[in-house]
Amino acid sequence: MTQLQTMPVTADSLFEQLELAIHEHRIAPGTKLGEDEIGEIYGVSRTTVRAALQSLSHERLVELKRNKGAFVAQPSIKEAREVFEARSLLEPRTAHSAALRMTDEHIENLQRHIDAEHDALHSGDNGRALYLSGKFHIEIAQIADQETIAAFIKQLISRSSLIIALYWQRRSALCESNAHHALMSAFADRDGDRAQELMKSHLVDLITSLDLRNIESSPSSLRDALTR
Amino acid sequence: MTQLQTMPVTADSLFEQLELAIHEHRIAPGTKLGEDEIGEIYGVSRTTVRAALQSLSHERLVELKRNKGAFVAQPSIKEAREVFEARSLLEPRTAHSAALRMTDEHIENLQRHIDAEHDALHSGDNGRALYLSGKFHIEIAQIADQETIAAFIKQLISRSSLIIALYWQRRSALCESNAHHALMSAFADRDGDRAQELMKSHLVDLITSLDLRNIESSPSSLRDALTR
DNA sequence: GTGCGCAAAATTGTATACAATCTTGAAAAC
DNA sequence: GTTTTCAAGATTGTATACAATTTTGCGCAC
Repeated sequence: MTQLQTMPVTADSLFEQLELAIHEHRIAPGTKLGEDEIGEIYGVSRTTVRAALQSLSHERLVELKRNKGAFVAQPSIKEAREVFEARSLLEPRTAHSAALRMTDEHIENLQRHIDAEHDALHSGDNGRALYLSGKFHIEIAQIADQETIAAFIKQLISRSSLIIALYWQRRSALCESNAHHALMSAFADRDGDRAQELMKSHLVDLITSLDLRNIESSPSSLRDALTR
Repeated sequence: MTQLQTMPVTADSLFEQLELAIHEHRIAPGTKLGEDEIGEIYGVSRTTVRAALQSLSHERLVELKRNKGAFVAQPSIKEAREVFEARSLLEPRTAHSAALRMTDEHIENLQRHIDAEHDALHSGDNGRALYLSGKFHIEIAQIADQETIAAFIKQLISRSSLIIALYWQRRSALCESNAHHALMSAFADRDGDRAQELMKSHLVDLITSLDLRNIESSPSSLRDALTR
């Protein structure tokens, strides 16, 4: 099994492919990412793989253990709380700014994203739907024209994807995009205050849909605690 | 000129050395960081240097231009505003949390930092004083026990150091640590609300001490615009 | 059969070698 | 004298080779 594509695979493109695979839950938290293994799959040398893995570790999607290798990150419960705490500091205020700067074109783009998310969900591609759902938040930050904050939010959403993979409790409705629709309404009205409040509620709903009790739950982390 | 130390220089330690040098203004924004040049100075191969430079670029302290090399970042005026916008979203609330969790030991540590900052300032080592001043903010975030937010603040403060190097107007008093002393008072009282307000004011003062008018100022960026 | 020890295999960390791209500067054309 | 061309030098991007560390598993003692 070698060489999956004809275009030359650069360190950056490899980073993006791995990032997307993790974000779409095609690779599970805790999975070891061996340098030789990935190098053979994509037909590149370990040098290139290492650069990509290092980038992923900076985004906190991968944990590098010295002389041990790279593993898809497994955020702890404390880290999960911290990620949503950070999001609740950044995203509501950013939604406010975005609402005030929103153009008709922005709204159309966001609406298309919601539609695509809806399609993915109904075609059973939950990973894809989750990815698109996250991208919705990132685009809001970009509309707010705050690239610095947008970069933070982008990282936090990627990490949220790992958190959802680990702690999401099935009983809660899967990412019903009601919240996103409501946000769209506030954006259409250019109502900054309402957008801010809706985003705040949305994040509370999200964290509520997780099981963050310290019950030594998550099967993989227990197994991991014994072998590391 | 080779080999400055006897301990083996690892990619991580090289990252820290370069980060500190940039933070203390020993390397100016815009400086080219050639891989061979750094490698010879520290007695390591380009492989190690590249890993360190990549880490620095993730922290936004260095800009990597493909096939051109690594340069100490030169934040634009827009980016400078964004950095302080992000700080004003994160730091006041974090100071609030920190005040409520503050132990006597924490307060003693912070006080020692302020003293060291004071000493550095009076011994004329402005770069060192600036570094310690930034570290004060980082430690507050760590006391708040929010590692995720602390990591963001750490990056924002490093970038603030570059911003200060580019846009600080000499006429404003140099980082008078009055604001830090006032914060210490609020911390000593465990007064979260006051700490939050003081931090907010402190950040406003900081940005006010900068010259962020779009006058095509900063000599180096003009020269750079023509040569890139 | 169980547990320990140690050597071989495997994996990562770093250095070196080669390829691709960019920069420089001098010669030639005008 | 100025501009253009293009080749040589310099620098980065990637691959390969070697060193250091960790993991594995077989053999041996008990």
